Amino acid sequence: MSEEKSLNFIEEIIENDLNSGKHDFIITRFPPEPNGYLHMGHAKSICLNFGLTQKYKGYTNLRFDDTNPVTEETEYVESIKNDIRWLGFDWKNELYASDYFEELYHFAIKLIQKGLAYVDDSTSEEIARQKGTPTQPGTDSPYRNRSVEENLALFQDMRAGKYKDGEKVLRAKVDMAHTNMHMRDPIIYRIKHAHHHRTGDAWCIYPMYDFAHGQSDAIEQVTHSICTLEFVPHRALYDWLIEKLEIYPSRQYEFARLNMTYTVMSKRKLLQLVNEGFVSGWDDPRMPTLSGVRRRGYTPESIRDFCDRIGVAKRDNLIDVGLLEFCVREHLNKVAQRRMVVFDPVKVIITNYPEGATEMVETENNPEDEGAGKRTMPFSREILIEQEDFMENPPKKYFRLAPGQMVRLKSAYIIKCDEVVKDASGKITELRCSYIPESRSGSDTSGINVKGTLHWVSASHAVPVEVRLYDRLFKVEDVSDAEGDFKEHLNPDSLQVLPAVYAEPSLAQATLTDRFQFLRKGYFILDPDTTADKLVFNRTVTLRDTWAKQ
RNA sequence: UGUCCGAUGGUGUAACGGUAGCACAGAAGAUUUUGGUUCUUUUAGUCAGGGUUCGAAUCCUUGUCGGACAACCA
Repeated sequence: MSEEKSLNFIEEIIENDLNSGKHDFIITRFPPEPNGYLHMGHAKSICLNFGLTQKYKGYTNLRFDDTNPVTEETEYVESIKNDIRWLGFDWKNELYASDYFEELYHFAIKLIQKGLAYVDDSTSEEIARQKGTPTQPGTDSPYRNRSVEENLALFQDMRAGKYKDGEKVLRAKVDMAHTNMHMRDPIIYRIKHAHHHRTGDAWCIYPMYDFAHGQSDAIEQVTHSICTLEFVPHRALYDWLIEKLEIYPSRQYEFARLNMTYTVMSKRKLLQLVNEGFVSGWDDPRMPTLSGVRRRGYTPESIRDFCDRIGVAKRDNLIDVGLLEFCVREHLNKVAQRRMVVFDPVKVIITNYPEGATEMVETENNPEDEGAGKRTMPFSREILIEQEDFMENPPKKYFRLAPGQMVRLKSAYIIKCDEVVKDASGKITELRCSYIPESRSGSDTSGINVKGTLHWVSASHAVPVEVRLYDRLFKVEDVSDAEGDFKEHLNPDSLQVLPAVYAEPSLAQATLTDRFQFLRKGYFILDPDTTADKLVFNRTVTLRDTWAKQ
């Protein structure tokens, strides 16, 4: 069955290029700067770039845009590679803009020789002033008309380390009156006496983004250089440099970056959350970083599905985080092992069940997956159920436990509530119930039908575990649109820790890679904070709940 | 005030001059030993005006609204 999916605008461009014979195959690249951790926005770009070359003949390079030595570190390189692999993609070549420093230097020489670049002694303030404003043309630098020979000598001296940081820059000679600010003689090289994470102290001049990115694309013969919308104004310069340098004509295409409700997606803001202690780190499960969502329990499959569903276009968007959660649930529903865990217990005494007896009841690990098999769990006279599963004065459509009302304990027996025991303050201390012996799950001859089925654990067999429940990081849907500092909109209740809840015994064997659904509670994954004597579970996402809404 | 990009249900995204479709969210119902899953059904949309055309979401034009652009960041 070929259910043809419509193409996004980039796929259309590629199909046209392939059909017209412009290209026989395509090359894309994912170009992170190694100065931070990857987030969901990067996931969109990764899925796009790698997805394209899986769909069409070609390959994708991983290229680190490491042209600014003061912000970049090897630590980030490793985490970025790890995140991409985790997402399920593999690159053809691992490349670095810094590999091209020598070649880039010669591109600059060529530009100088063509009279299209000059060394400028102006200060950064002077250069900013020369740029003019979007509505007013700029003015020429007094150094704009230096001779080719002088520029060549000066630029060589820059490389040789004869000048201090900021003393001189190399500028492309384009047009100081251009309506596009980026064309007003952009700086293409600056002096930075700094240690580079890969080239060490070999260089003290470093190319700017605009003189590295397109050139690296050209060197790698990238056919489709895909980036986000904020680079649209750079494209004119990208093309100008390719033309003047007479290098491989890579083409840049821009798409709208991902924004999601109730979170922020900019490296700057995420950094603030980490540095100012609003979250525990880059991998805090509330963070939209890949390390965060991984720890939260989101699966790579669900993230890829999400990226597929949100599409690729050029209009600004704000994606409902609910869509991501839908994708996560959809995948986890198929793979998560079911377990029973009681968060906020009330004791149930089954008065007609023999004291001291224990029997094992069998229950399926995953009703969605026959192959997941079954397990057993102990049933006894004293059971724990959720407090919220009992109501003394229930509303009409409440079909959990209530005085005189019957429910099934999942995979065990039907019980009936006979008596509510309270302490002096009126707090319910236990529920005295009777069970129907013929209603045993799997061999029920009672003929009784109940509406409600509850999860439960045997009080004496339950193991204590910690669960961490997460809610949206921010209180407002559109954080970037909200008044004031974005941190004022942080949700104070985004993390709720329950230090000791009651888990069925089999959960003691949980490992970091297991995915669980705690019945009626949501999907959970073990957190790395787990120790030998304390299991810690993160709630990945709740189950859909059509009852709670009423 | 300039240049550029954009505008389709609540949110995303299709329709490439010829029936405005899909997903999420919402609503109703069926099934269910998870108020989960699954399955039905359903609500809701072309920014505004003018023009071209037999026919416009699509082309032209004017306007409105949103976004980007003045780092020795990427």
